[in-house]
Amino acid sequence: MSSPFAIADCNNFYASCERLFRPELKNVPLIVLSNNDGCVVARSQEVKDLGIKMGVPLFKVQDEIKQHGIQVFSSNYTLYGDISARVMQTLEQFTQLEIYSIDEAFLDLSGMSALNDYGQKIRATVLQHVGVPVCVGIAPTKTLAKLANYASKKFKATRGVVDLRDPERQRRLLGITPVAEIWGVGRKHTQSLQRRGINTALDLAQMDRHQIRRFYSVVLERTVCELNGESCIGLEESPAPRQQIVCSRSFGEKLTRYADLRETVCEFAARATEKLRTHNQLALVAQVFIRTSPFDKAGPSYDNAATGKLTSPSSDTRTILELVTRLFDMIWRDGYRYAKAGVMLGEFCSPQHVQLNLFESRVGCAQQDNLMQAVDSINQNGKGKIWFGGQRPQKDWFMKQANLSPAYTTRWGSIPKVK
DNA sequence: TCTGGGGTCCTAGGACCC
DNA sequence: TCTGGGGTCCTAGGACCC
Repeated sequence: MSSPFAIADCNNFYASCERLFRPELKNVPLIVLSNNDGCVVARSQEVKDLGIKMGVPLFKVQDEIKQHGIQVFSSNYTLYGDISARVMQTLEQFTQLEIYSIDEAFLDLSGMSALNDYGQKIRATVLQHVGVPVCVGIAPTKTLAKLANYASKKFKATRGVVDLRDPERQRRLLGITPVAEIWGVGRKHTQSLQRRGINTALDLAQMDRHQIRRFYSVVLERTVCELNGESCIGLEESPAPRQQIVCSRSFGEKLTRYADLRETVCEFAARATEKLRTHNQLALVAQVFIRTSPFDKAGPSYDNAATGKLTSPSSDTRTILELVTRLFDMIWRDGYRYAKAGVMLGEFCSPQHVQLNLFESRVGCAQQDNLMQAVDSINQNGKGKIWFGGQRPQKDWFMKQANLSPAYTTRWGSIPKVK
């Protein structure tokens, strides 16, 4: 059996952070808002129990807020980042860690025993050192670990830890879990799966993987494998370098004047460039976008973006600002009420995107592991095509890695679209 | 009146070359 | 002028995550 993973996930993270310094708010319903206080991005358990959904605009829940005395906070990302670092430092003392998001981390539990007790120990330690409650899910794959974590939060009797290594237990839990709860199954896939009569996670796990590949993608296929206990997504101990840095905002008040919007875009560019330097990276391309609100039915709508390349990779504010303002001027149109704008910097290093097409099947590959699988498929079929988005050096690198001769890049027919 | 921000990966298909 | 295979490069956009 493959070595088990755990995922430790903080409960209602932003809400728990706010409570750390306001202990009197324990058991008081509490929400945290996005920038500009536009919508709800975090909810305490009491608020979740009231049925208030993640991401709803504030104005839609004003009545509930009054009625139930919900405490409302603007978000404080500096604080959350700080608390997150402390949680991660505490988890690091246990075992190899992959920090997955601000409030969750995967842990490598290979060689450990008494995993339920171990999970309880993780919980108790984080609570004691940082004061934030976490729940722990344990399973042979990351996707099942996420499912175990879901169960540990949903069912109080688990006391915040679920060990899902037993296949029979996996089956039972899969059978009572809606397919939408599975990591990697979003809104669109849920709708589509339900139309096929796939309602529970178990239904999905029992689907034929080739069908999944045909109707959906390699990504969902991987999810199905993981639900069946076959580990496809490994622990990534060192974080991969960023591929893009984005700075964007919706405006509380709409902008209509050239000078105002231009200044805002320049601020974004400067901030993005700062981030670039913090990460020790150089950007080669920049993109600027501006748009009116899709909810604003009154005025005319406008949505445009422009992308441009620097002559050489750079993290110099003036150089990037010069490009960004030029791009902005290309897309600026007078007469609209702009609601959002942003700047994206990218292509820091050789692009990692590689796509492989095979006769009668397609495999999209972004990771080296899958690439090797793809190479095997090519070798078996004796034909295929590897398509490289991005630049030359990436291709040369891969050909060398995979020990492939250039002959393998011969294209084989076109691939019919499967409906 | 008021609708987040920051990411990743995969796929289709157009433009262009011979 | 049209059709067609074979190939490269790039971009838009859709799906997902927190």
